[in-house]
Amino acid sequence: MEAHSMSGHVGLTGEDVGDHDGFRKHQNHHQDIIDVLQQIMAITDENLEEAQARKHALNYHKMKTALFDVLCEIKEKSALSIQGVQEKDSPDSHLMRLDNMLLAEGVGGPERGGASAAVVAAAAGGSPDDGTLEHAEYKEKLSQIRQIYHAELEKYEQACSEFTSHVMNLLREQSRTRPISPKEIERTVAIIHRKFSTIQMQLKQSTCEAVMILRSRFLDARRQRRNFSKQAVETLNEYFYSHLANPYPNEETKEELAKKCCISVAQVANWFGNKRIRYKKNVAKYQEEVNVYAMKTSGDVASVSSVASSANSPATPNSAFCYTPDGKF
DNA sequence: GTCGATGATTAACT
DNA sequence: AGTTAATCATCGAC
Repeated sequence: MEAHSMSGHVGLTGEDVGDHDGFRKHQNHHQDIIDVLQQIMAITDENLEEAQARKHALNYHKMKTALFDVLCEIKEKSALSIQGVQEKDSPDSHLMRLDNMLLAEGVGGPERGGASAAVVAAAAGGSPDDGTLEHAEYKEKLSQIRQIYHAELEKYEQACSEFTSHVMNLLREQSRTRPISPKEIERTVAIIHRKFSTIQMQLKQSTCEAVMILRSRFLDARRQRRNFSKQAVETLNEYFYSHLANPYPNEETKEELAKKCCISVAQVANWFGNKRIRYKKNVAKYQEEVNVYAMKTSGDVASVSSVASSANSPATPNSAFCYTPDGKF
């Protein structure tokens, strides 16, 4: 602050470089330099009060406001129009994508991540209650990431606002002695915010990556794979082998089987897809299964009554046990 | 640690 | 849209 008032003082006096002829010019320059040097030396002799007083006097000089306005106007007109520096669109949209993702993962928002994590888990797999152990671990790790993220974000925001207000105060202070329009302050603030937002973006990016890694480790459907319960497999196999001639359950049947097996319709479709192809690939290997389920559905009704009765519900008409182990679909 | 079984994913096809 | 076929990744028994 003091340094600035000093330079201002020197600049004012050093400005009266008249346009004389060439011979005198050299001498004048020389004289100027000596003057400036003397003034600089004089400054060290000045005490702070004197300097402040002079600054005060300058600030409240009756011509000051008028001159200042003119200076501002000149600057506004001559300044290289910085407003052409429109920030690029891509980082903004990129930031928005990251924000959306963090929000979706339950990291970005103010709420706890539990609910959305459950949604993610349900969408990925469908196994409703198993894997709670890993799920808990996942949630814990996610909340860890969340904590770190929010702590960092807060730190950045605080640093940003601190720095911004500092710069603004500085500029406001300086605007009393040099022409700085509020617009310029605004622009500077915008620049600061942009700089900080790139840091923020890096934070968000790395958080996203961490979440992705975590997700792939805990919630990826393939990793989370659990074998269906014995009963579920029984039900599915029963339908399959009792409809071996055409093992293609329609949507309704799939829904029913899904409900019975406590799995999703998609999982039923997966199961039938896998079963069909694997059966077809090696009929001999499944011959035993064919026999077992043929026995079950035709003979031993009592032992599998609950399963069989549900499999033979009205929506799945299996009046004919037309299993034809010829491998043709 | 290996290996077959198994559920999920994917591209290509109809 | 729904399937097939190949493939991936994990499970579970040994």
